[in-house]
Amino acid sequence: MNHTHRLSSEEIATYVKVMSDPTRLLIIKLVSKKEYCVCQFVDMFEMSQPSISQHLKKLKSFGLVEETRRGQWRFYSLNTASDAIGIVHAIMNQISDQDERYIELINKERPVDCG
Amino acid sequence: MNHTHRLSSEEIATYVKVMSDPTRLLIIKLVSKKEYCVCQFVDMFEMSQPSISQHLKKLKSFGLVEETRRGQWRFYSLNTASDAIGIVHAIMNQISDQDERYIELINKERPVDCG
DNA sequence: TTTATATATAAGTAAATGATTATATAAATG
DNA sequence: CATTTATATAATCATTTACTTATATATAAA
Repeated sequence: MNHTHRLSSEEIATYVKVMSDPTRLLIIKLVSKKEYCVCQFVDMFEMSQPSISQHLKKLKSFGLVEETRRGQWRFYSLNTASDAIGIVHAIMNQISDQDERYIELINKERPVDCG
Repeated sequence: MNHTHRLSSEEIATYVKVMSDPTRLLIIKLVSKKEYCVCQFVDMFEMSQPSISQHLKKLKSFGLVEETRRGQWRFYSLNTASDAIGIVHAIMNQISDQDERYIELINKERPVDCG
């Protein structure tokens, strides 16, 4: 049982749009491997904290990522139960683990205690 | 030889964005089966001719579709030689041939001589 | 309980998007 | 050549997007 219902083309367009931003696309690639907290994304993407938060909010509101709070941090991970998991994987499969930008991000990864 | 080079995540985001509009998404689905002229799209989507033309222009400018002129018509088809053909297929595979909206479009298809 | 840290939210803004209407172009037809 | 038909392009506009700065909230630490 792969899925309960296929998404409509309209729904697919919506999810594709959510993933059409380069930052969100790479956030999804990252969380598909492991969880990250907001401050780690801020470090890796070298973007403002509100900007990262807003991208995460969008991803979460469309059900693509999950949030778990631990201490003062909020960790984000891929929602593998999402209706959109099929498209997510279809698109993620297009991004190589050797992608230059992705490698750059990984190299900038710092421990959770961002201080 | 599947492809000469993998696309960067930035390029993938760009192509994903081009396909993130519901009209363009279905145009690609349609041309992946056979060629259509502009007036057929106008009929099927019940959209204005300039709007359709602009969507086609965008798809063509990103190399996703090809244009061939025959008589007074311009036919559009999938550019199977596109760098983006991998993502295109990955996303198209998510859209069922039984998709409601897609079937609707097919049912509204009229012969090329639109007059 | 004050202060620092992590994150979210609000408000504002410039740029991009997708439509519309009007007009231009180019081929076919009379 | 004048007219029709098919399509493209230009100009305009409302909406959405992704950022910024400023502020709020919530947890942890001192």
